[in-house]
Amino acid sequence: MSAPIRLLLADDQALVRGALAALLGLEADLEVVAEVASGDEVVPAALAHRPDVCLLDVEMPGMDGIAATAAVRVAVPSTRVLIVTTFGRPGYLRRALQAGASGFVVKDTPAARLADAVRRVHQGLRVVDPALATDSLVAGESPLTPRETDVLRAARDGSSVAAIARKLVLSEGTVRNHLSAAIGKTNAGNRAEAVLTAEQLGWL
Amino acid sequence: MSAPIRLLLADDQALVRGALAALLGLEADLEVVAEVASGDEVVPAALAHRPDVCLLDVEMPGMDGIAATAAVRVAVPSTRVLIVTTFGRPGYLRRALQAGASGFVVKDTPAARLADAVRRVHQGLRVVDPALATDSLVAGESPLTPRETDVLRAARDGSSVAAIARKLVLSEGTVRNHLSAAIGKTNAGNRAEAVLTAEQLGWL
DNA sequence: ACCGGGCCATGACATCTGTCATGACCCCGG
DNA sequence: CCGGGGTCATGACAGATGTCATGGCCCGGT
Repeated sequence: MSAPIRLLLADDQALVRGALAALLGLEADLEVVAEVASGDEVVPAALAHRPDVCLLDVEMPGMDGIAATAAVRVAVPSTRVLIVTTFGRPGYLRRALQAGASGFVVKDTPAARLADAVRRVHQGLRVVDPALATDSLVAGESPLTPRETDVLRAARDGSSVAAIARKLVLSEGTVRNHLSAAIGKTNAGNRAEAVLTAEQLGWL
Repeated sequence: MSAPIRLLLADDQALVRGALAALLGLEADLEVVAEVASGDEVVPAALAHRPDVCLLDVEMPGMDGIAATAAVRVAVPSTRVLIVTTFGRPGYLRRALQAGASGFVVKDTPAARLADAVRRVHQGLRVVDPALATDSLVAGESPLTPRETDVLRAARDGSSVAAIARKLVLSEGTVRNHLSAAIGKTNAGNRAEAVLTAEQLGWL
């Protein structure tokens, strides 16, 4: 048999990270050579250990999994990336693939299939949940302009118009306009709904 | 050596569930005898397999981990419960302990410590993250009345006052009153903030 | 029997929000 | 060079939201 596939694991939850390492470590042809807890550590670790495949979570402190994917692709082009995430947000899939990920697996897929996904990615194949792929097509790319995205993002914590205006250094009227546009584009009835659906679609 | 500690695993994410099983399966004195994906399956599985310890996630479809804890305690009193969850919401801890849980572990604790936690719980000891315990004391119990909780919960999806009133069969004025009270008790400035902080404190 | 507290409702009020029309500025592509 | 689109701003308006005072109902504790 050839040399084992070398893996890098990135997930902010230590327990999940360790558990995934245990799961993958059971496979004879897989070897976890590095574990990190944040997106910022991914590139240094990849440079140091030269893994064949990186398993990255999307939600992480610091640089998120999408950004980390792009960073790894330029720093260590030989390494392939498999996104392993909790949320099957349509936007995540598209952005992950655009960033250069080879695969996208949701955390509620059967554990037995993960090792296969890793092997396929290592062989240069794409691994994508088919149901998610269709969702992604339906949802389409984010129609929000950069500024609208900023404003909506700033509205996530329940800030008032005035607070958002201060944070982004805008007039209150402008904030209201951007919000109104975002509400329209998300088919929402108000700010809170717009935030919810935009988040669900992975537009934020 | 005595017989291994028999475990039941409940987590809605198959990958995490399988990974935890792999992690715990590495320990010679631990044995995973059942895995379920929802809170509703916990009691039947516990009755069927009579595990020594149940590891339950809080966020699950159907019955949540807290309710499942209480249900297991009455159905199979000899079984002890260890809550393993993503979110260290202060309210979760208190409610879990009140429901009869013996331990409470957050998913970003080191993987190596999980097996120890299981063993301690099995011995009848309590396992609680000390930092979380103090948070729990600081946050205190939810000051929200049952009805205020209902209304705030109904407001989570960004519903308007009118929609909430319809859903709970109340007048709009009453809904506004309850919301106003909840906003006051959470020191929030508006509905969205109130929802956020109440969620963070585990009051919903 | 009385009081307090949760619950429901009403009406009134000030404020916040969402919408729309309009106009300015900048930049890019035809 | 002109047009379109994104950005920022203003002003005005209707409707939603948050607050407050008030009153009735029911229940449990004193």
